[in-house]
Formats: sequence, C-alpha cells, structure tokens
Amino acid sequence: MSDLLERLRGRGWRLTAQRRVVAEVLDGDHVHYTADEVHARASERLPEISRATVYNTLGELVSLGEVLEVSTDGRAKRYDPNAHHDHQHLVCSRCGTIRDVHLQGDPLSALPEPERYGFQVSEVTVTYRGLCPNCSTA
Amino acid sequence: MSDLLERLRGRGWRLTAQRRVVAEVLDGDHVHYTADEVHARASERLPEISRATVYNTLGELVSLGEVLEVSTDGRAKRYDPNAHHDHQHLVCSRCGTIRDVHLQGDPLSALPEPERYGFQVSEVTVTYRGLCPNCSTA
DNA sequence: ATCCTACATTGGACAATGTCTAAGTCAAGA
DNA sequence: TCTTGACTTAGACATTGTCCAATGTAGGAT
Repeated sequence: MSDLLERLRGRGWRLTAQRRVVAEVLDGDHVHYTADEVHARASERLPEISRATVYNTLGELVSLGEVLEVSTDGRAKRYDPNAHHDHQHLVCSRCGTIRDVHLQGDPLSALPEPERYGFQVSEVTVTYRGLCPNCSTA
Repeated sequence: MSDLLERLRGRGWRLTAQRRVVAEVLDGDHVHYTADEVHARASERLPEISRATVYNTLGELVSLGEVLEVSTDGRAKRYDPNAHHDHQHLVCSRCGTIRDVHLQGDPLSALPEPERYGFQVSEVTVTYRGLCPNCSTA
C-alpha cells in the first residue's frame, strides 16, 4: 500500500497533510481500526486534525475502493486496508478482535438461483464468530 | 411463534402488556424491523409504551434465543423473529430490504482449519448484497 | 516566485441509535 | 387481598456519524 498515495494523486486527489496521515495510519499495523481510533492515531502525528476530516477521508478511501468498511457488530464501523485481497473475517465474540481469513470456494455458489428472488447479487460477506485463543482460556 | 408467550412464561417471564405487544409486533408480518420501528408499531396498540421497554424486551428476546439480531449496515440493528429456522440474509444495497435465504451446504466447512487461528468458531453469518428487482429497474 | 481559486479542513451544532437511572407501577405468588 | 421484587417510565446521557459556514491551502496558471 506504499504506493497508495501515488494512486490517489493519479486520480486527482489533492494531497494534504491530513490525508497523508490518515493513509499512513491505515498502512501501519494491519488491524481494523474504528474511525475514532484512526483519529486518535492520526492526532499523534498531526494534533490539529479534526474528526470530520478523518470521517471524510475514510469515506473517500472506501469510495475509491482502497479500503473496506466492516461492520461486525452494531457498533462503530471498522476500516480494513486489505481491500485488494479477497477475504472474509473471523471475529472474537468476547474481545472483538478481527482476523482476515481466506475461504475455500466461492460463497456466491451456495445461494441457489431460486433463493435469489430476482436480485442482482453482487457481493457476499461471510463473518465467522467464536472465542479467540486468548478469551477461550480466560 | 404463537406459543412464544407460553414458552417465555415457562422460563419465568413476568407477562406484561408491554412484552405481549412487542412479541405480537414481531409475530406479525415476517419482516425485519428496527427497534424504533417495533416501538412505533407497538405504540399503535399501547400508546404509552416507552422506548426503553422496547429496547429491553428486544434484548431479552435475543438473549433467550427467540429472536435474532441482524446488523447489515452500520445503521440500526434489525430484529428477525425467524430464529428457529437456520437461514441467512439477502439485502438490497439501495433500499435496504432484507429477505431470508437458505444456503446449500454449511458455510462453516468453507473455513479450513489453518484459517481458524485457534478460535472456537461457533457461528457464521453470510450476507448477500445486490439490487432487488424493484431497485434494479428504477 | 507569486497569485488564484476550487477544493479541503475545521469546530461545533445536530442527528440517529442505544444505554442508564431513579422513581413509580404492577403481576403473580402467599 | 397484600406484598414484593421485577417491570416500566421519562428523560438524561453516551456513542457514532453527518452537516455547515467560515477559514485555509495545494497546485496549476501567470
């Protein structure tokens, strides 16, 4: 994702300090931050960055297909920088940790034609839930 | 679900007018209401019912396994009375309509052992998204 | 190198959803 | 019928996200 900024500039993005910092935060550890977590980390490098800008920038990155939006619970959405690699998620039902996982086969094929009710199905998300090793012993 | 109230009484539930009305709303059309939609419909029959009670009651029904909580977008959770029949969801990405669908095969088997990272996986939710017949023509 | 201007940022108000609490009410067993 | 602990209520509060008018600035034009 190191060339993300170049790709974005190529698409006419104006490159500001704020956007750069948000992109760098996502590019760091491969975890799934909430918008406010991104804001907190971005603020460490650029203290005056505002919440609104972080929300705006995340929304733009999602629209551009550079980042995925994940809502595993009814709480805050999380942002997944791993957008160019098809995957699904495994979530700990106690602590909320998320791991990327890769499936065998295409989950689209599990939905028979008569179960599609005339929809043009274009996307599937699969979420596995259970206790992570840490939480299952505690 | 007509014997739902009996099952709940058997579990020590105190049977109040409010709880009865919430259960009846869910038992009606098989749709997926948000908490506030349930509250609006419950208010038609019992005008003084409070939001807090609806939220409480829905939470209890979920804990008891009588109703499923579904969060398809980052918005309000929806409540699915079809809890005793294994199924997944098909969501219209434009208007948000939800349909219950039934899959071929067990989606759990699509997650290979090495991709489980030591989690005790206990649940899978699969969400298909696309345009419903109505929205794809408009 | 400087200027222009359209685009970006800011802070704070607002909106949507959900949670909590203290005080009053009531279902159901004794 | 009485009693009591569970239930309900209204509204304050919390969390997450959106919007807007005022201000700032990146990057092309000169």
